[in-house]
Amino acid sequence: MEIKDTLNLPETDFPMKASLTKAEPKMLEWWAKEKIYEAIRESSKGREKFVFHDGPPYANGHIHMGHALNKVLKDFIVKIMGMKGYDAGFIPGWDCHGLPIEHQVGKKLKEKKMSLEKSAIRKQCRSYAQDFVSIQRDEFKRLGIFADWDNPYLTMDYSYESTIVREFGKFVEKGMVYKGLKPVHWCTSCRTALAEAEVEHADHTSPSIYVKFEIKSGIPKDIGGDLGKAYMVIWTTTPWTLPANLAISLHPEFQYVAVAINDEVLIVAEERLSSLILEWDIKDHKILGVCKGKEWETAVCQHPFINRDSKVILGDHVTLEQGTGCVHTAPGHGQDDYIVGLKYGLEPYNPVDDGGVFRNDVEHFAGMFVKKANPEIIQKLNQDGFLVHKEDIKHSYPHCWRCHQPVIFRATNQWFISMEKEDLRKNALAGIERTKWIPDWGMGRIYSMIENRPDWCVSRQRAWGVPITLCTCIECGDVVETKKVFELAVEGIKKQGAEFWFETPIEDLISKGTKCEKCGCEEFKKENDILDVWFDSGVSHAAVLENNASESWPADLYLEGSDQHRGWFHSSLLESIGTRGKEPYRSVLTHGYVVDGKGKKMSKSAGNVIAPQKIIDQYGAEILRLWVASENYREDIRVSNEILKRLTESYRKIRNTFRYLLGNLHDFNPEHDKVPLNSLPEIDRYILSRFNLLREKILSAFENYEFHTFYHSFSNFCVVELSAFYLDILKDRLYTYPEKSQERRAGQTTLHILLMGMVRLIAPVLSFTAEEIWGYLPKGSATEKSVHLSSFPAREDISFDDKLISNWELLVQLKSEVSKASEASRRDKIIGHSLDSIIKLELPSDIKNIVKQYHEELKFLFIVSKVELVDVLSSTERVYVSDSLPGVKIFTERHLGQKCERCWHYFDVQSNTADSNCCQRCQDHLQVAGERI
RNA sequence: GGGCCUAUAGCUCAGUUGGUUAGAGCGCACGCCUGAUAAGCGUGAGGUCGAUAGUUCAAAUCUAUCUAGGCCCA
Repeated sequence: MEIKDTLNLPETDFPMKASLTKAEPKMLEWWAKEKIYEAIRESSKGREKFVFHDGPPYANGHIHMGHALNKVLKDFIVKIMGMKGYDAGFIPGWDCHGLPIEHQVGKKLKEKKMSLEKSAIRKQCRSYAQDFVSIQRDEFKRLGIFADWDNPYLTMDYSYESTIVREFGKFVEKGMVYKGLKPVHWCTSCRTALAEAEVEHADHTSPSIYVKFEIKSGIPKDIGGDLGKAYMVIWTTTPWTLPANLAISLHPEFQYVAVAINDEVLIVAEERLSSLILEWDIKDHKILGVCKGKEWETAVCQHPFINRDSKVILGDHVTLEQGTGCVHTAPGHGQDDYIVGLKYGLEPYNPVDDGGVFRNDVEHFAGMFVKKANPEIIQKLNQDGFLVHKEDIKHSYPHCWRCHQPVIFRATNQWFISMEKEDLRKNALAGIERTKWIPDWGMGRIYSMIENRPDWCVSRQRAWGVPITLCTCIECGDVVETKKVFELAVEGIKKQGAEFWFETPIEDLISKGTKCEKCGCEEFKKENDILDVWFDSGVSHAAVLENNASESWPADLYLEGSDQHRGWFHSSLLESIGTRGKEPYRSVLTHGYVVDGKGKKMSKSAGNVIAPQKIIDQYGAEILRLWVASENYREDIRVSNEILKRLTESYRKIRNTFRYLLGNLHDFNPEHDKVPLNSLPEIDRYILSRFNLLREKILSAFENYEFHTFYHSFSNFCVVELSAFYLDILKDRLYTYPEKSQERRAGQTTLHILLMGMVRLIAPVLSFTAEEIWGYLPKGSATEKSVHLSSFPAREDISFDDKLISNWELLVQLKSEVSKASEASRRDKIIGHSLDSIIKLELPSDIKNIVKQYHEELKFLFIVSKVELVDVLSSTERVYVSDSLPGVKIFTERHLGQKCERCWHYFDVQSNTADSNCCQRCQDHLQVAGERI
């Protein structure tokens, strides 16, 4: 028999190597087979609810790191709340309607040179979305996220579509919906509105002209003297929009000069003057005066070829990069113009029809196609003397994705939800103030968005979506029988989906003999537009929280990326305030964006994209989860191979710590072998007091959703408190004391408490590993079959008062000083292993008074063979003088006795009575164990 | 161009109401051990706290400007 065989060394089948990429799929199968998510839901029935509401990702494409980050964070929180004792479910959702999918389907059809009826397109879109729901669901499951994957909510479910219509009906009923004009991208050859995503930018040559508008009145006094006849000069590259000019915008803070050129007085921004003079090739000019843009606010100009005023207005959209600083403003033909027009009550006047032709009432250019009108307009301006300068410029201009023709911007009829009716804006702002925003700057961000946003344009001229179920008079456009129509639509769509609306003839929707209340007309048409997809997802609180018995309204938490302040948080808030007068969430948590190792955003073109699948394949989902936990997600978070490599190393350390705990508990049965806590040695109770602190820190980090605090404190605990301190010291007791001795059982009791506590603390984050560990627990440790069915550990009630804590903090510090002192001897080859040494300590009296109580334990604490407390160290060169503990001096020398071949401590040869290579302690232990060498 | 946010060792993070020499873990270097072994232990080196200017007896911390980056708009 070897002496080694008399030791109680660790034994475990728990593998050191995780092989995550292989082990995780098996674990997923086991979770599915055992229905663990369902079991958690079942066991938490009747408890207080924590309502988390999942925001729906778009069902298009594979998941990227942003999705992974988002869903993993949600998984952490749902698991944490469950283990804290709440009834916390996770109903995942997908956003299914909308342009990107319709766009993809359109592309496919185009490749096959097919064009289909709208209903057939919708069918294809539905199947396309369904495919990606399945794909993304599998990808999310692979990350170890526990959710009701078999019963998600899809915005294209018939019942969901019906909810959308019902909710929109509430806005209509309250009179909050109106029809208005708004400029949109418009393709004159396809005769359709285009969404931003359908617009491609390409080079285009346009005329660049400067036009003067005679100032009729309102020249500010500040500009100095009587200017006489003066003109404001505008610049445009779209002369055809001049017939729709209603105003000239100036920046309130810019300086504008009145300048005399060729006997004329022109008004331009001061900062633009020098470059304009070059461009116009002006020889002489004289500045007559200068004043700020805001002085001009009441001025009025005369349109150069139409008998109409053009008001001078102020706007922040005016820039000094190009033009004159006096901006031609046609609210029917431009986004900025439209917004500034709203402020000044200008109508979005659009004199151009669907085919891009000027309507009949347009002076001089009626019936002319806009592009053809460009040279005509320029010629007229020139003739009449209003053209200051003209040249051609090449610039990037929007083109139609389908026919590649240049598009125009044109005001068309759209449906809006008013921000002022029923005080929607005011109430939404109040709702924002009632909500807890994490981080708190989120409140300011969404507040200013709601405060400044225009009315909500909810209509889209597309196929794949939920119809605006209104019928309107063909004469005056007024809506008819809205209540009845909505009731029919809600019921019909619940059974047949949105297709119901498109298939049902109007006669079946409107009562016979109905007359328009406004104009008496008897002919009506069905609205063909669909709803903005933000309205779809904005009703999810109603569709999911109110329609599921397991949930309740409102949600405790929404959690999405910071872009959703404008997106889902925003639309959900307006929808809920508009229909219920109350916000749909109690708190809103946001995370940043995933960027690369240098902090740059990931993009295909930059070639810095890291896909979740790659991380899973290379490292495992567990490493991805640990990555999510390790970073402070409230800011942008970085991912790189270096970061993942570091995490893998950190994971290994955590895993090995657990492996060591398990290995030393192989012969421990908690039901029989546990030592009462108050009988544990001080060091055991000390480490448990440290664990209590860790537990509190982690639970409060979880409470505040601060997972990186969990990661750092847990990892530090494993490294510093356990591996380098407690476990290193405990080895001697675990290995060399008799198997069933009180001393060894005390150590095992401590390890068991640590194991059970630690495995449950990591379960929400390291879900795979915690479950794996759970399968290796000593018999009798737990009753739950899955760690995820257990709850967080309770605080250990150990008697360890402040005095003991400070004693042990001193001992820990002293140990660290001893290590430093030993290092010098090690470098001088006096010792190798710390057990080779004798430590002599000279201590100041206050420290000595404490330390001497522990004299017998010190050699085990320092892992040396002997510790002597001396009054004065004789002055030797190698005495170490402590910095951090003033007055402490340490001397290390080699123990010249015999090394016990069992416990490796050195002992004085004279003291060894028996004929053995073992120390007396080991001989005693062997005797107890009934073993002899 | 505007709104919001961020910047502390190679990496991930601490750093209280401004107050000693800015900390931790990992990584790295060097060494020890071979009874946690594709493990374990020890020691050490690493920072102009993004830059500049200011307030103050004192600034990583407060103010301004700038630079780099992110989100949302235009």
